[in-house]
Amino acid sequence: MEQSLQELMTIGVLAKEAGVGVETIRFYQRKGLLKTPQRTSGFRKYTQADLGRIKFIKRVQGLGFTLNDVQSLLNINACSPKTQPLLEQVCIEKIDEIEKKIADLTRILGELRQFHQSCGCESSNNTECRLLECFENDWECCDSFNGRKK
Amino acid sequence: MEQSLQELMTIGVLAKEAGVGVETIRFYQRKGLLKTPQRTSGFRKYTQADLGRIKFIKRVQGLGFTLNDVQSLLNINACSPKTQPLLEQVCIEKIDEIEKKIADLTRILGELRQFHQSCGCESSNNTECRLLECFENDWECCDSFNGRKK
DNA sequence: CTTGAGTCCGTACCTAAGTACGTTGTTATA
DNA sequence: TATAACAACGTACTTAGGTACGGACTCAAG
Repeated sequence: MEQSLQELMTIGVLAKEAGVGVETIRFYQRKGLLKTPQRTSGFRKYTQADLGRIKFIKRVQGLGFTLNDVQSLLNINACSPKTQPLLEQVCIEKIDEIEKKIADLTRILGELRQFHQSCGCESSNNTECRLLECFENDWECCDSFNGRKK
Repeated sequence: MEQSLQELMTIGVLAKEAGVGVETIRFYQRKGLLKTPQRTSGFRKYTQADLGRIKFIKRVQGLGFTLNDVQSLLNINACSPKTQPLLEQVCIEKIDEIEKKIADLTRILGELRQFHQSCGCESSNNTECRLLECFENDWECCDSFNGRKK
């Protein structure tokens, strides 16, 4: 509550401290992620708490949450027996989501490697074949390589 | 070259066959992914080849390529000894990209699970603590659970 | 007192991959 | 022939997370 006046930062200083752009801070304010700061002669003035909030946002964002998710977490605000079920739900949903993404990418990676082996790599030693046909036939058009190996 | 006229489709039929929207086809045309089709009295008319092309686009897109990537692949057009190095490069870059994404998500997932264990799950049995502080201190604020397990 | 750096605001722009809209023109069916 | 369904066109809108611009203020240093 007692905020010594020396600690107040302009938006530029806050941005530098937080490692984000000035425009980003204005954007977060518009989004409601930062509460409207106090002002002196029109200029926004920020406290250490605001800095912490931005770092929190960035950290949470780094865990794969969107800014809307961040908003929810800011609403939850604290972990306590009362908020725990809500918090748990948010966690589990995001964990699921990321697991699904990983599974998806892993599948894609497999297919891509198969295509690379069959069509795109040197050892495929292919003769003319149309890419469109390759994909249509699950790249069996270029299976000289696959055919050769046993 | 001999295109029997029965096979020509309107954009709506093509869209249905390809499982995309009419607007998507117009969009692909604007993007140069589909060549400008022949017309009868103003209406676009498409062939089976166009259908194959859209299926190709969708398939390649499903492998994690962007439409710009698809454009490149369409330019490469065929796999042959001549185009192979280019094709290989495209493959390897995309494989790298996807591997990086998976690695990233895996790291995030680990951190997220840690947060879930410490703060967000029932067994964390936490008492009041601010989420901002949790994140600031690598959620050691809620380590009653971690503390208890030896 | 002037100059330059910082800040204010609203608005437009960016990427990616489409989706939607409103008006006008064409075609197929009853 | 009338009417519904479909097509064409240009433009605007969507999501997410910002970034950039331009004109007007304000502040600190010289």
